[in-house]
Amino acid sequence: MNYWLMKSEPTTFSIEMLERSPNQTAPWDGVRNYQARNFMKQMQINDLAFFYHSSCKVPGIVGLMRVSKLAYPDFTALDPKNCHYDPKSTPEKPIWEMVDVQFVEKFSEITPLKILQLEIHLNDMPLVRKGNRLSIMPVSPLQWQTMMNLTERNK
DNA sequence: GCCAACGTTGGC
DNA sequence: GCCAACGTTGGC
Repeated sequence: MNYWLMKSEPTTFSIEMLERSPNQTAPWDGVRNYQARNFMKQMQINDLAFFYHSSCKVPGIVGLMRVSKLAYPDFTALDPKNCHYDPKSTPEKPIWEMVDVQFVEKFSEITPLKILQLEIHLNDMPLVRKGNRLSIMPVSPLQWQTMMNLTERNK
């Protein structure tokens, strides 16, 4: 099993919205970055991922989700009316993919980026590097445990 | 709202 | 294939 971290702007899609979704499951659509897409293609069913809120007052980790469907074409890229529409992507040759994720847990408190930045074991994560824009990234078992310990401390 | 960082685009 | 211009991300 693999671990991941996935960013979303909470005004666009928050962990609360995921929790309220039918079957607490939703597609992770709208990714338009090749590196992030390639990570989604590597995901396996039941892989766990941190849900990260970005571009908000306190950015940080807010909960857990699991991968419930393997990568498949992102329909928002094929819909001209969608804001993520990409004319280069066609039903025959879709460029962009997404996975489905299912809500697992919302932490009692956010674990802020500021706290994550202090952890030496997380120094190598793109997440804590200045100017980082990668929205989906792998998390090593050590990094996962380090971050989980921080969320435990919040309880 | 600002701006640094970085990915993408397109002219050459 | 280079690289300048542009657009977007995302912390602050």
